[in-house]
Amino acid sequence: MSDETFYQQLARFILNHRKISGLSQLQLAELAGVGKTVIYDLEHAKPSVQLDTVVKVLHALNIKIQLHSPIEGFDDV
Amino acid sequence: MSDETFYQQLARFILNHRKISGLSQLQLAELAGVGKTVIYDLEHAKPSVQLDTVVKVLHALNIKIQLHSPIEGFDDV
DNA sequence: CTATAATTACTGTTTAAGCAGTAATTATAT
DNA sequence: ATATAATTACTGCTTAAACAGTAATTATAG
Repeated sequence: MSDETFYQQLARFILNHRKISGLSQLQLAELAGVGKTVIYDLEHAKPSVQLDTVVKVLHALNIKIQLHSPIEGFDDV
Repeated sequence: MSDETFYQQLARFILNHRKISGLSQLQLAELAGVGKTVIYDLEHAKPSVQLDTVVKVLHALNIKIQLHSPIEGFDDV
């Protein structure tokens, strides 16, 4: 059980997958079509990054986002 | 199978859960600690909303976000 | 070791997101 | 039906995020 924030989890996730993919921050930025500063910001757990930017970066790394409803059987609705 | 964007899915998700919770846009905004305009924007699939704002709103509705790695067994690392 | 290349970290400027205020719409009551 | 309340939709202003450029750091080579 961890007390790290979602942003810290996201930061680690992106950093790890970027490294595994053998990409530099700049390469990932270009691949995702965003500025390189944002990659740095994301990997440093900056909370105030725009959703579409995050989505682009995650898409470039082939990471999927999923929402989980508190209501039974609502996730796919 | 759906061709709706992630933003449209998110929009529906938030709208549905807000309605089920019996909250107005304003009430949800206050509960989440964000401006009411953002609730409107989110429910209209605006992509350029800040991540922390989305996270606050989802948290207020008790919706969980999960990341899925393309690499086996990497999700919890 | 020093030099060079590559990558990451930082900064100032421009642009657009978030907010409060207001208008429009919808619901509820009488 | 009209009036009132409640909710949603829209707008302009202020502030901060995204970007390009630059500095600092780290890696690689000779």
